[in-house]
Amino acid sequence: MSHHTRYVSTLIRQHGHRMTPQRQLILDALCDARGHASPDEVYQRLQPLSSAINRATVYRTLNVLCEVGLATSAMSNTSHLEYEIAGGKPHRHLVCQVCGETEQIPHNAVAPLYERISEEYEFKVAEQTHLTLLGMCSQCEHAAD
Amino acid sequence: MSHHTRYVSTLIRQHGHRMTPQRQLILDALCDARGHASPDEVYQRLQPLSSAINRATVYRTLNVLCEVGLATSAMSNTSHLEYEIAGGKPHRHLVCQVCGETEQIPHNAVAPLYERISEEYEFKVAEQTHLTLLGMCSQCEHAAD
DNA sequence: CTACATGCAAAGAGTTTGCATCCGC
DNA sequence: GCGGATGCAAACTCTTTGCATGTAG
Repeated sequence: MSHHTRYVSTLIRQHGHRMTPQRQLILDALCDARGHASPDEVYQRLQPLSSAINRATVYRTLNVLCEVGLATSAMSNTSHLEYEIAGGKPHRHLVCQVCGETEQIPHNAVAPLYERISEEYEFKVAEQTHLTLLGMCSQCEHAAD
Repeated sequence: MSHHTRYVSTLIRQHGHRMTPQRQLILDALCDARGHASPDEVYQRLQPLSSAINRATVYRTLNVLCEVGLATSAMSNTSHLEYEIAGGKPHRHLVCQVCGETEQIPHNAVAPLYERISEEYEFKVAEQTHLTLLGMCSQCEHAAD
């Protein structure tokens, strides 16, 4: 899967940056990773390529992608930054503390909570807030018995 | 503010560890920091002491405090680990992206969400999961108009 | 052809670890 | 006195930066 090159390069140039093959590859890698990955995961995915891309370029490019709005950053469960493709529906993560599996849940599962907080605490929760809940998935819970 | 030395040392020894002056000081520092701080904040708070404590000891002790249940770790909004004094009611944070103010909300505000996720996604959310929501507090929202 | 992007290496944060010494119990 | 805890330094991971070279526009 790959973003439309035309659209992407236009967007990047509108923000005073340039389109490069590396940036396209990094964007593609992020898409391939189900839309979210750590800088290192992106880097690893690019290694098999004949022209492996430098780590520094991965970091710099992920920042640029966030700056132009193609990606967003969020905190992973390992206390490091993760990057996500922007534009999709907002979603939340459930991370199993036992097996490490990540499950995604749609935004509307948490929307009622946000509304309630808005009403009761006069605090407007940002839509793009990344929410990661730690716990135990059903498989591991069954296995624990 | 300081935890009861007797209780703390008993708890620590029950887990096969020993009570030391450093551990008491680090625990006190965590309490003084309104109950939550990063490893570095704890370290900085200890610097003025005549016998400054080593960074490695701070890290090791914070781990021990979590292990015995006196503290818990959570992700801060800067993508680093923070530690909190445990024992209080579980609570969640609302962090205003504009002014940086942190507000705490009680656990029961989010409990319904956890239940719903348990039912719909067969995922048991860990009670001690730290939840930080970013957004805008009412004061900043009014100021923005 | 000019300025931004890249690769490389080195520097910086934050955190962990090996080991000799110290000290709680 | 034994075994865990500390201090110190070094190692390690993750991320950023300086600089020469490459390349998009």
